[in-house]
Amino acid sequence: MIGATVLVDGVGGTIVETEAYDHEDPASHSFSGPTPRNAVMFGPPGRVYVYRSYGIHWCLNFVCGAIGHGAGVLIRAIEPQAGIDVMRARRGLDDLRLLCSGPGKLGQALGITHALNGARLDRKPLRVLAATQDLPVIAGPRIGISRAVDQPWRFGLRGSAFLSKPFR
DNA sequence: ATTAGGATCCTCT
DNA sequence: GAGGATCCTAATG
Repeated sequence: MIGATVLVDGVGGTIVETEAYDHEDPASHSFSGPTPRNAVMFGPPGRVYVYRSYGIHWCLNFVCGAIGHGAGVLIRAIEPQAGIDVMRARRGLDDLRLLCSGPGKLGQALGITHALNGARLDRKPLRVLAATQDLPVIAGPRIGISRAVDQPWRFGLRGSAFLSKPFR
């Protein structure tokens, strides 16, 4: 997914940072089985799972794997490319590097809300374009979790200036 | 560079 | 009733 492009109503850019979550993963929302909140994670892949973080932010995930598996990928950062003026207005910021450099920021910049939960990636208002070239990907420990800290399931585009935090 | 605190609310114990 | 897959600001080394 690193290098792919995500757009919501034509606003978005290239994915430069993600984190993977699986149902056998204590850090995952799907770990304890289906609930009303995480139901979308156990549905068909290719849809989005949106959750509220710390009561404030909306975070965007792509549902992955077979139906019933309960896996997903959190989109943590994108490099802004389309609709930059819209994103600046939503964020109240000019600095390109700060527009989408974190899951909550990206949610705000793309106008993500719970209304998008369960939406298909191949239908309006969403659009996903595959990466057009092979890119250098690095992995490391996930951020902001307290369990399964050793699992190196955070992925990023090496050298990108738009990450939420540098890799090391 | 690192730390601490506050905003804010839904889910699951 | 606790605690998050977060972000921002302010205050410190």
